[in-house]
Amino acid sequence: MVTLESLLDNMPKKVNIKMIASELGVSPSTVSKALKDSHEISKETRKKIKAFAKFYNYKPNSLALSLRNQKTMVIGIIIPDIVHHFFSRVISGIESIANHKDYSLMICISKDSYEKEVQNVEMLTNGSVDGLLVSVAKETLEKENFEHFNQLIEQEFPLVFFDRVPPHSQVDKVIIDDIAGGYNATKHLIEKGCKKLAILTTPSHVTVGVKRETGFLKAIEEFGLPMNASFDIRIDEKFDIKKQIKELFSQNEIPDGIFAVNETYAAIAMKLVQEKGLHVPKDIAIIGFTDGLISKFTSPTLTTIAQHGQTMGAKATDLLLELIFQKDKKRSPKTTVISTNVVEREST
Amino acid sequence: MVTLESLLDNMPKKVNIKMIASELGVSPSTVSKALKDSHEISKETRKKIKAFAKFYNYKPNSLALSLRNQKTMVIGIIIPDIVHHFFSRVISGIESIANHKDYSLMICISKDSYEKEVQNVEMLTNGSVDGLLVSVAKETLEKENFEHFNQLIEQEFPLVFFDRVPPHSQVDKVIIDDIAGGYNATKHLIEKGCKKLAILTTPSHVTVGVKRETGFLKAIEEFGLPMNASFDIRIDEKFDIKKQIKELFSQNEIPDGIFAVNETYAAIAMKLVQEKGLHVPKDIAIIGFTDGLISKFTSPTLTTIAQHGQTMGAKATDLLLELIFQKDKKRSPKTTVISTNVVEREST
DNA sequence: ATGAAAGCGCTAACAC
DNA sequence: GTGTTAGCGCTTTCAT
Repeated sequence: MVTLESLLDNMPKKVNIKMIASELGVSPSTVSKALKDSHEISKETRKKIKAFAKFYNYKPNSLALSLRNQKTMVIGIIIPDIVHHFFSRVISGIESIANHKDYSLMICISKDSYEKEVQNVEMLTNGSVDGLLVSVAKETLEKENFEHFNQLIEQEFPLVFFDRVPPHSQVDKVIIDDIAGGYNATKHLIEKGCKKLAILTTPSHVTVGVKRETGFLKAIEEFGLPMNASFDIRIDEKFDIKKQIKELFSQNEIPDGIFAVNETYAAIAMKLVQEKGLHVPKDIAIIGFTDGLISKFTSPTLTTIAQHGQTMGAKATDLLLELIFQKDKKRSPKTTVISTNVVEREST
Repeated sequence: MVTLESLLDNMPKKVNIKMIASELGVSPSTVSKALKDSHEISKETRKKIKAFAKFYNYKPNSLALSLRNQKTMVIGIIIPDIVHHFFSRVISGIESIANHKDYSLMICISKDSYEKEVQNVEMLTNGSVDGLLVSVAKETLEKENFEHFNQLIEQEFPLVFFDRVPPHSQVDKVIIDDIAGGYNATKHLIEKGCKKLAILTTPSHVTVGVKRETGFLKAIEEFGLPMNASFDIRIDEKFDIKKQIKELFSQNEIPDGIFAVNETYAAIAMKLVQEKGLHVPKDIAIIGFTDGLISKFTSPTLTTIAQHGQTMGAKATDLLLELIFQKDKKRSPKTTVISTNVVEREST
């Protein structure tokens, strides 16, 4: 009689159902059924097969399963960048939900390049994933070319955008309430007594920057404050950020409150204010938009608008799984809005 | 005659070779060959098939390809955490190399849990990836149970560890020269005139903490400085970090130089020193071990040991691809060491 | 120049 | 209770 141990040497690195079957003198289907505890198979055979499988550390090949079931249990993610606290929080949120539902993550990085994004989309939608979560590349937003996504939507491929989304509404997406965030940030500064407000924002093709500015302007107007055009700095990250922010302080009049649409701009502005010998928040108050780490460690610590990246990732995944689950059912695109809140620290 | 356009409506969402074949009245193998420009197929047929495929946006199913070729072109990654600047830099390094060689990334997060890590390993090695990059979970390091990895190594599954690696040497790995880093950090403090050095480190099961401390002690000894046992703080992140660091200043004698084995500890220590009314670096100099963002934005900015996470990711991937490429060849485990360097800022 | 058949690993409907 | 067969989408050897 052949003992399990005596076989060890003959077995190759990775066993599959066929090998188990031939080794045990049964058919592959018997093995397959036995391994899923099918009552079609006798208790004895089941026991024997399972023991054997366990001993040889059999694990079903997921590729074969995916192909057969037309389901990969993988979610694809395309993000502009991963070395970015906000995005890593989003991924963490995605992972927590996905993992809970036995989904794995396939992550691609577009580096904000249109071409890479197109490649990523093609790669991921060739059968490797069941659905796609995307934060659109800056270059794509600039070009306004969303053809690669439209194709997916036509094919009814499960697709959810988050944070940086295409401007048209007919897609599923999860966004931050950037307008309200900008508004609240500005209101906070005004309530702290600021009268001459400046904004550090992004070029106009970056949707989130524009929206935050919209909220900013809304608050300015509502509270009847003047808007100084030279206090509106649009930073182009292709050039030196510090230099661009510096222009704010090279004028006759300087602001007494600064709203930065992200954490980095806020932190740099703070350094510059201090270098000028001015005090934060006494001379100039600063508030940033962020989900980062820096804010807690600047001196003074930075008041910010919390973005809740983790929540965004979780909600986007919930939505995507819904799409995957009811793939055939007709439904209309859904937008989930994540609200923000002011986290008051020392800079205001 | 059937025009391409007239077919559009009848074609389902996603076309495959079989559909193209039947639609064009040829065999699947002809289509397959034509699409790869095989000279076996006549120029005309090739042209026709390619045009058709392009029109219907045919893309080969990667699952089927992987199954057939026994090659997924995917690299699996298991990391303890993603919301961590160092790890996201490592991933970025991995991605840059992987992408260049047409590999995709499947990322799992162990959350420093042994059980999750085991699950991740099982999931990823069931055929979904060609190789694995792993930074080991804290809990696994504590338990010292590496059975799940040993199995892979026995099966000669391509596997490379990075940063947090198993203590035994018989594995491929990429590590930071933590001892030298700790030594250089300490030497830097000493050169700046510090005489009473303290260290903020991790519990003893975290390898990197231990190694950095080894370097620290080596420098202390070499320069003939005294080591005060109460200046050796081992922080357990299960409890309040701030409180633990505070103990350093609640004694009769306080240090004049602090070496923190990571950025967060350094930044918190700096805040505490300042809260005590002391000056950094005049009263107490501080140096941190890191690859983070915080250092640039503290006041004063923080002198650190740069870890080069990106480089680590890139080197690990190079090594892994080597393993994948020469899978059968016998070779002995290789260790790559990434050197660090002091980035001097204002805190020392 | 084209097609049939087998097989990558697995499962499920359908024999027996 | 067990086995045969077909098929998920693709490629490749071997006919024709």
